[in-house]
Amino acid sequence: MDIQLKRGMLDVCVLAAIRDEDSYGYQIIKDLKPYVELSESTLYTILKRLEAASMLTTRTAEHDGRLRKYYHITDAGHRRIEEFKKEWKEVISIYQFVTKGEEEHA
Amino acid sequence: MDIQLKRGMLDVCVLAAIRDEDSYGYQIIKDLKPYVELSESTLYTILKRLEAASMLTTRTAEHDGRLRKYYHITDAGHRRIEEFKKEWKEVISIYQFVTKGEEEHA
DNA sequence: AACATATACCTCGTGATACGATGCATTACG
DNA sequence: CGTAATGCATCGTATCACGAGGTATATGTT
Repeated sequence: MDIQLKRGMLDVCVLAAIRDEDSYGYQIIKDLKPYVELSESTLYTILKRLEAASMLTTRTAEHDGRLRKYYHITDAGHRRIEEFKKEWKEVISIYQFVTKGEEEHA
Repeated sequence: MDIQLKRGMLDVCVLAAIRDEDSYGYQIIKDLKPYVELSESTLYTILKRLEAASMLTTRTAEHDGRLRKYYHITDAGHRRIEEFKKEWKEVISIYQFVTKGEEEHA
């Protein structure tokens, strides 16, 4: 998938991945894989960005001797998802503009 | 609208704007305004990029004493639009992942 | 015991790119 | 005669996805 097209959706995808229950880096990547593939470097960049924006909080816990950093969505994070849904209407209108009348060339 | 969300759609929007008939910078901005607002600097960057990618060709013509640079879509440009439509299915699947089950928090 | 693979975290540098700021020239309007 | 609208273009900046690289532990596998 085109990198550019993913932009603007990735942040929200990560928030959606921790929406129902707290999760950690490795798990988030696995959960998102069926929808979007993203590398670890990309994910950790996004997580840090979202934390700086107060859309999630972090907590470190031990699991099988290894440390895991769990991410928890905040109210602001939920609001971000809602905002995304509102903006989606504009996205759809753009999509319709692009696709209308293109059948003749297909 | 979120800048990031526009990315990946802008190129295709510009191609769609010249799909039915050749157009020029100023006109393209006006035609796209109802769907996406983009500045002149952004548009000319995109047009140059699309020309470099052979998705459009240019032609300069005089109109009322002023020079206009007309842009004409190529076959590769049409194919780009078709590609975009295919990728859209993935976008929809991402959208559904993000929105499913969010009702409880709305 | 030695080695690979999976789990789990993180940083740095690079390239792509949207956009504001800025500049230039002509026409139209008040 | 000034101001907006038309029409083109460049440069610098900030944002951001990602590959490359680094660290460490647990679990197979030979």
